Formats: sequence, structure tokens, C-alpha cells
Amino acid sequence: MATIKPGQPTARQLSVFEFIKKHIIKKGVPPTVREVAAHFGFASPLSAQLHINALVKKGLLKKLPFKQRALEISGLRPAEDTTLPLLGRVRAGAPLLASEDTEDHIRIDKGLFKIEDGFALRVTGDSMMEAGIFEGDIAIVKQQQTIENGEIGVVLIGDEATVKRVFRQKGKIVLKPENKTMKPATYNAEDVRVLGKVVGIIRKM
Amino acid sequence: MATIKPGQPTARQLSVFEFIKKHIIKKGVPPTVREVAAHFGFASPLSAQLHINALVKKGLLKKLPFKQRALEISGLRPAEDTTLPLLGRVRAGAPLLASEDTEDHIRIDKGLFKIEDGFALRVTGDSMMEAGIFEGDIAIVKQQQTIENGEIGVVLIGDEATVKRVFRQKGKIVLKPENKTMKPATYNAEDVRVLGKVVGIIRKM
DNA sequence: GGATATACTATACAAATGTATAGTATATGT
DNA sequence: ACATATACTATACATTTGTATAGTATATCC
Repeated sequence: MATIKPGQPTARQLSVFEFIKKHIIKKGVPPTVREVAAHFGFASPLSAQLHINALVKKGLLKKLPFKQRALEISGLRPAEDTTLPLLGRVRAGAPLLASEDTEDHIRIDKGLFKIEDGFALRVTGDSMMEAGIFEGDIAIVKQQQTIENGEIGVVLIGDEATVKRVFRQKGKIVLKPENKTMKPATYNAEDVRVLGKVVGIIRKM
Repeated sequence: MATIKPGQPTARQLSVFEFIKKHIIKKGVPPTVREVAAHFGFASPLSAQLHINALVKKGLLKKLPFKQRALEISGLRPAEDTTLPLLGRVRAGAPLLASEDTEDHIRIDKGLFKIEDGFALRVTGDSMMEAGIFEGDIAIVKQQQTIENGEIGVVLIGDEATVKRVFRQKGKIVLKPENKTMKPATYNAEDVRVLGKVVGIIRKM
């Protein structure tokens, strides 16, 4: 077998690295030492361990000692999800994320949308179709109390949560549909509660 | 403590059940016995175990014996992901899912889109904007060689992968943009390769 | 009171997984 | 030839996590 400069991974080590990488991508978690051994036909788990140690030494892998499935590849996100409640309804009086109003949960890759607190909402109506938001789409909403002029937000009017482009004009709130057949509506600021900003759309077709 | 009819979970058992449920929803995996014990301040892991056993007996939980983090709640999907390659380009000559052409990976909840083999593709151009598909959107594509008349598909023409509504007319293939400013284009069937059907859209805003 | 279910502790064992010791063998550079 | 790095086996130990044994205590029903 070829001797290679220390610092450079060998072909064998690289194939172990590739296996681990693919495992993380496909399964979301790194393999166990014995899973690596099984894949390569090693009789001893140590064989896999030594390759892993070498890869750690050479900087391709990181490891949390004694933790299970705790290999990390820099630049490769591990499976980290954000779970957002999919709200079935929004009630004016109740706390926004009351669990009784959660219809389902949407799990999405944490890297996809940057949200700490948020929720998902199924879009009803065609009012935003020219913004590419259709009836039945799932809006990913970042929870916030205010919104920049012209951004698309979720606002509560009475007992109805609706997705619109939001403008502020002289103490009034203007909700502008993105649909030629519909007109903007103006409300007193105190009648409108901003629930959040739409940061993403998921559509099943 | 109240004695309750066998078959009915006690308040304490229900709170353990709720903790497990939330853990699965939030983290994607059930807690370990000791994590349950720690959360409730139990000094012995058996305390948690007994609650779990009772919940299993009463039908609220299912369990795979001796497996780690192997609790299941019926009607609650565990964290199962599909990983789709996000193709950076599509080359006419090469296999579709050549790893050199994979720009990134999109992990999505398996329950969200029903796909076995598929890929993701970043949409370029405005040709489908009236179908609510915008430039920069990520199209979730189910890989298939044919497509029903009028469905939205990803097709390869020369070296360019494009998203269009696909029609078949007398041995010809018609690709219809969803944009009033653009006209349908007709191709010989042999010049067009169907890569798949668009089953979903993800938009980051 | 006695039976039963609940709710817990202290401790230990079992299985899965990470790690280590000791050893064999091969290839390469000096 | 020798040192060194690589690549592996057989075996055992360490840590984590699921499970079990033995025991204490309380509440409810008969």
C-alpha cells in the first residue's frame, strides 16, 4: 500500500470519508463505527475507528469523544430541523400558538429558512396570486410584531388571519392584495394585529 | 394519589406522554428513558420506564424492545427525511444525478412530498410566473420519463433544463410557458428529454 | 385490614456503541 | 536493514441506554 505524506488522507481513508459523508446526507446522522466496519467488511470495529481517527487527525472529520453518532464534517449541516406548528385557525383573543389551534406540524431543514419563532399557515383565497402565492400554499411565517413597508405579512383582522402586502400610511394600515381584481383595504392600526412576516412558501402540487 | 380504572392513563402518565410527544415533534426523535427521568427529576431511570410501560399497556405508546429511542406514538410521524440533490446544472450527455452536478442537498420531511427518486432544481427565468413559479424558486421534481398532457415538467433541450407545461401533439412536444409575454414552442419529440414532473415548490423570500 | 394500583429509589444487568491493548502484515523512504 | 505509516484482526473494556430485581410509601376499593 502506498505510503503518503502525513497530512494527506489515503485513498482508503477517503473512501471511508465518502461513506460517512453520504450517510450523513442521506440519513441525517453519521454512521456508527460498526456500521462503517460492516460496509467495508471489516471484522473489527477498530479498523473503522482507526480510519476515523486518521481522518480526524487530518482535519477532515470532527468528533465528540464517547458520544454516539457524533462525527461531523465541516461545511456539512447535520440533520437539524425546525418544527413549525401549522395553524388551523387563528383566534383573536387567544395566544397565537395555542396548541389547540395546531392542525399539524411542518418539519423543515433548519438551513432552509432562518426562523427561531415562527409558524406555518395554509393560504386561503387568491388575493396574493400575482405574488406567486396560491390558495393551498403553506406560508412559512416568522413571528414578529411589526413589518417593513411593502413586505408580505400575516395580519389578524377580527378573527381572520390573512396574507397581504402591508403598508403604513398616516396611522392607518393598508393591506394590498396582489390580484388585479381586488382593491387595497385600509384599516385603523388598532384593528390590525401583525402576526409575522412571510419568509417562505411551500407548495404541494 | 387517585386510583384510576385500569385502561385510563393517570395524570402523571399523561404528563410523561406529553413530554415524549413534544420531544418527538420538536427533536424528531423520542427521548431516552433517562432524559424523561431527568426532565421529571426522577432519581431512577426505572421511574420513567414504569410510566412508559404503563402507557404502552394502555395503548398510547408503542415500543421496540431494547432499541434506543424507539418509542412511537400512533398518528405521529417520526422524523423521516427525504434528501434530494439540488442540481446546479444538467448536462445532456451525463447521467442525470451525477454527483459532480449536485450543488447542495435539500432535506425535506418525507411526509411533505411523496417522492422516491427525485431531485431539486433552482428555477431560472420568469416563464412560469403565472403558474406561481418564480425565478429562484426551488422546484421539487419527481423523476419520471413521461408526463401527462398539461402537467408541469422539467425537460432537457440540448444542455438546458427548463420548467414548462408539457403537451404532446402529433408526435411533437409543445412546451407552454405560463407567461403572457411568451409563446409556446414546439419541438420534435426526440429533441426533448423529460426529466420529471414538478410536484412541489419551495420559495425563500 | 387486606388487596391492588400508583409512584417512586437504589442498584444491577443487558445490549449497543465508542475506545483501547496487543498483535500481524505490507509498502515506502532512508 | 530499519523505521515509519498504513491496514487490518481478535479481544476486551468503557459509556450509554434499555431493562430488571428488590424494596418503600401512599391512596382507593372491598
